[in-house]
Amino acid sequence: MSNQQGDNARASFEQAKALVIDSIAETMDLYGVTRSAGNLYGTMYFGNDMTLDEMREKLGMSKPSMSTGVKKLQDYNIVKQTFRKGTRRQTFAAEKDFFQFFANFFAKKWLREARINLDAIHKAQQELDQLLENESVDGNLREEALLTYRQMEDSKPYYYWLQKLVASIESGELFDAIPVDEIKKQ
Amino acid sequence: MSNQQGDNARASFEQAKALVIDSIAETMDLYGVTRSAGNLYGTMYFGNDMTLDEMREKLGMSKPSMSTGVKKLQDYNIVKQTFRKGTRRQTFAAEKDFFQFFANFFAKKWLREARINLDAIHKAQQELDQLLENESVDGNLREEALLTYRQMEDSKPYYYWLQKLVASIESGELFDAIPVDEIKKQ
DNA sequence: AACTTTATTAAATTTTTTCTTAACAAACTT
DNA sequence: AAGTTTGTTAAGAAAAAATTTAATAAAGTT
Repeated sequence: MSNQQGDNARASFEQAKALVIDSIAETMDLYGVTRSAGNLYGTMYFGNDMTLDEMREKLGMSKPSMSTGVKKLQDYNIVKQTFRKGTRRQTFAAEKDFFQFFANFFAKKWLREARINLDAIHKAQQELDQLLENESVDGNLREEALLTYRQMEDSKPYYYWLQKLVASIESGELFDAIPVDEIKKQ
Repeated sequence: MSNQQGDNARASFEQAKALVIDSIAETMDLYGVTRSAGNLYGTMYFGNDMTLDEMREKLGMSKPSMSTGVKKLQDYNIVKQTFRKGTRRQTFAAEKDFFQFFANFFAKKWLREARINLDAIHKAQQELDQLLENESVDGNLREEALLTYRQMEDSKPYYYWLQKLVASIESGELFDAIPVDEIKKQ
């Protein structure tokens, strides 16, 4: 095989991967992951564990960018540091099982959502409580405050449900209820 | 009740709501919704249907901002246009049922994720097919291409599962499997 | 202990995004 | 039909975020 042909074949291979890497980055963008972090994840998805310099090389970006990018991905729980013996460079590997990706990524976000909002509701309801206990508060405002208090109260089950959902992901229960299958539904 | 006291009470009420509006905006931010769109949603969540001018007034922002903001929220399927008779102004209302919010918001994203990535995989696999059919391609590259082809193939079940998950949300099956309850688990 | 290698932090720059004002278009009123 | 009201698009300004280069720190090697 001539070099020319070999280069074409290699380029074609890289292009095929690039298509999917792009689409991964595009869809991660839907969930608030920046394009460049998504791109990094996609690149790591199709590779083995990588050092920061290998990432820099692949993506043509600076090393600090790779450092912060990989940190973000670690923060999403979808990249882990690995240990490659014989080098003192840090190496990192992407979570390649998308089900695990889903579990790690959304579990973290949903738990955070639940915690933050339940906290805020707790504080807001304390404030509203004070208001409602105060006899001299105008009847109209009382009524509004009561309705708002109830609206907050009624939203709590949603956050508890998010917590249950996360638990069911972690226990595997969700995957029993909605089993993975290979039958194309598209 | 004196005006001073009344004003304090009103301010306290508004502050209680603001706490929760902020936390809603903060958590929507986790999923790639900008703070200002999240803030708008939160504001609408605690109000009735609103016109663009009412939003502008509440948030202290320009009308074009409200127009684009509300459009984004409509795009996420979490705000709908409503009809208030007696005015020719458009009115909009937020989805107040967070379970419906969850269903609308994530279903749309997950379906989009599945479609985009399955499309890209389809195209990439065609490219890899050509490469693998070409007898003159170097053995090493063939091997790599084959592994990558399989990696893509193996990721498909995940996207089909996302589609199933969406279907189970829409059918209510998910909520049978992971029932809503009021027991605090935090 | 001085020198290398590697990763992170800081500062500055560039790019992207958001927001506002101004212009426009469309629909309704008189 | 002219004038209003309302919503959207366009252009410019402001703000925010991402990226790079340079500096620093930390760890390992000779």
